[in-house]
Amino acid sequence: MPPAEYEIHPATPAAVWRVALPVPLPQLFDYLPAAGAAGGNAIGCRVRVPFGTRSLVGIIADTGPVGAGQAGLREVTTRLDATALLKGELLDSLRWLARYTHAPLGEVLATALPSALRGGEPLPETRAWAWRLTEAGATARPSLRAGSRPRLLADALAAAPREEAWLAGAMAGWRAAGRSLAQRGLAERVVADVTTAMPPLADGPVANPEQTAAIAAIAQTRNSFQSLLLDGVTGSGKTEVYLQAIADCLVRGRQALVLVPEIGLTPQMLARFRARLGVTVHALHSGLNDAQRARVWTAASRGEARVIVGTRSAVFTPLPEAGLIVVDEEHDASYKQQDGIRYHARDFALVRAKALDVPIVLGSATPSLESLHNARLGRHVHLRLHRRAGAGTAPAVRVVDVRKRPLQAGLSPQLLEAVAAAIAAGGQVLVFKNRRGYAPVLLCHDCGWSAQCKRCSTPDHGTAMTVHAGGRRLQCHHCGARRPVPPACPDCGALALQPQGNGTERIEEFLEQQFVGVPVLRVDRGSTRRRDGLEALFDRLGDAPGILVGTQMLAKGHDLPNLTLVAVVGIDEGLFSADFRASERLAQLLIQVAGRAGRATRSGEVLLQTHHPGHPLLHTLIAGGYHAFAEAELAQREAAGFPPFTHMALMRAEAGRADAPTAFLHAARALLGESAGIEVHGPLPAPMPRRAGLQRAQLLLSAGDRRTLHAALSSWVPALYTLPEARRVRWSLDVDPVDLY
DNA sequence: AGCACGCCGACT
DNA sequence: GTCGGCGTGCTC
Repeated sequence: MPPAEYEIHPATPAAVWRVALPVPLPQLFDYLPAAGAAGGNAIGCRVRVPFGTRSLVGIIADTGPVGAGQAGLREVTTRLDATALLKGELLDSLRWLARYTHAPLGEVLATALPSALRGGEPLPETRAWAWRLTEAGATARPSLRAGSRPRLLADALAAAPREEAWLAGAMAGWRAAGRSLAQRGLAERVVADVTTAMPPLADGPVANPEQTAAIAAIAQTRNSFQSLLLDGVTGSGKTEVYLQAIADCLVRGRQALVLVPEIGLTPQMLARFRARLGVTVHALHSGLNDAQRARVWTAASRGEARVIVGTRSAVFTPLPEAGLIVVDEEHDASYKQQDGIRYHARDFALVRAKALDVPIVLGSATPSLESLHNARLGRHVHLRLHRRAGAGTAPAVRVVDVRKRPLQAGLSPQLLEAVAAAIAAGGQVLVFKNRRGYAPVLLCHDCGWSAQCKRCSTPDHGTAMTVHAGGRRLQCHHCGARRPVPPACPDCGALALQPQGNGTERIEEFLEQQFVGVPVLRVDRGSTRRRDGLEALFDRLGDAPGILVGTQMLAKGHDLPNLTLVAVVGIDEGLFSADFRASERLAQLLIQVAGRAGRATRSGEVLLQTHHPGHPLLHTLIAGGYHAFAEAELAQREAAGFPPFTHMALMRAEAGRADAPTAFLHAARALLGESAGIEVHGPLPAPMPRRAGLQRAQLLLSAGDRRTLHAALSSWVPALYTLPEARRVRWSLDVDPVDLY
């Protein structure tokens, strides 16, 4: 900071602060600056303002002169920041996001800030503490008892000081050991200096030629924007490529941001990053409390956090010294926010990388069709890893035709034989079934009545309740409603209620009876509540023979080196879904699940049980792999006029009153009128026309050209706020929807 | 979104 | 006679 006398232009106090507030209104609100607080650049600072009868925290988005007819402006209550909280690239990118999603800037900024800061809390203390050996400590180290905790700590500090966060991840009991060393004057606690003590990358596996080429390609682009699609089969060592690229970024004194899917951020994964990188790796995920999130965000904004690994919302982390962005499993659906501001973290990361002028790596074994399309157009550098790193070999895939075969809990004799053989050989088995609960339907065998969710069904569209708790409870997977299974049929009174179909619970129960003495573990949203629950479950299984039964949750995450058989059951519904993205999702899921087999030295087998062995999707996928499927699917999308060859925006509306959503959408459509180059479909009932007691409808817009679509939205969306019908519904606009639900 | 104001039904 | 239903208007 220069001395005051060098300030050539004392900022002229702005007459008006234009504030973005977290309200669903498409405008800024003008206030008079707080008395005596008008100095400096106000844009990006938080302010507390009176708003109607309440008090809100907003961000100053603009300043300007008092306009005509603005005599009665209210005054800002408090200026909360002396210098901007949001500035530079991040603020610019967020303004872009507000324009792109056609959402109010105030809501976008509120979404981007950690909730503590959004609520007006002061910036937290972020200083990191480190430990280092004193001179006496360095001398005395060899004489400390080998293997003791103080000796281990002294060894860890021998090369360089270590941050407490790093120590916490690296060794148990470090704090007591540190106290013990400090009492003897052998070590001391100091404020960490982020620019020093950058240990080199710890030894990892030797990169194979493909990995080496990918690392070199990223290094080549290091000083400017370039997007790279790291397209590598399961087990090909994408993480090793990320690690080396991040290490290179750290050595150059830059920050790295890594985005991972919700399920991918495991303690194992963090431990691997911490061990290899030798610096504090800051994690951002749903398990943190508000204070912890605010601390990581602030540490990043001060340049103190050098490596940030987080899920979707981590894409809003400030990166004043950015050097690299990585999006792992870029095809994963959890990157798309499905309520509020419906942003796509992968796409926003691309925008930020461009604005920051840094490379971005999108990694996946099953890239999204969007990313493959962009790679074909030359927008991404396409890096391929064809070979599994290490000893793993790709599993053999066998299709089991179950037509006319007797099934037990939905499992065929061939499948059960294969499970028995794998267990007998000392291996582990994964049975994948994309259906939670005991049975998907409860049916009366006498009259045909079935249990429906009252809040999610209409006369035309029934939503079945799923049987849970071994057949004792009914649960709706859409609204969460629960009730006990009735003792008799509510319609005819018969005692003939039967669970129909099979979920993970029933398969677990059956396998336990079938394979007595073999551990059977179920992994789904019902059985695994907490983040570490999954890890504990895997630890309990260890390397012993056993069976895992589960849903998508099993498709990635924890490495299971002893897994030799993956059995996929009940994919047939997915083969005939109406959603245009269903095929892509099913193909990705099958490849990801299959990839779990044979990751280490033992070769693996994948069994695909189906009633449609000749289905083109299965055929293409098995004969030609994911890329053959993707080529075929892209050709179909192009022919049918679907993304990524067209661009869509979906307007949803829901309300308790039956006719309100459609009435609003009709009015909205009338307001839009006819626009050249834009197709409008609807208003139509949503694929689920009723959910949690609310009636739902939607209006779909699509255009061949993105600019045409956005030009129309820019004039249309602000006008919607004035429609009287809009007040009677909850409506939202989803640009680039991934689900048409 | 909130929150206030305003006009019509079943209750101490 | 009041408490409270949700329609509608407004927020610098």
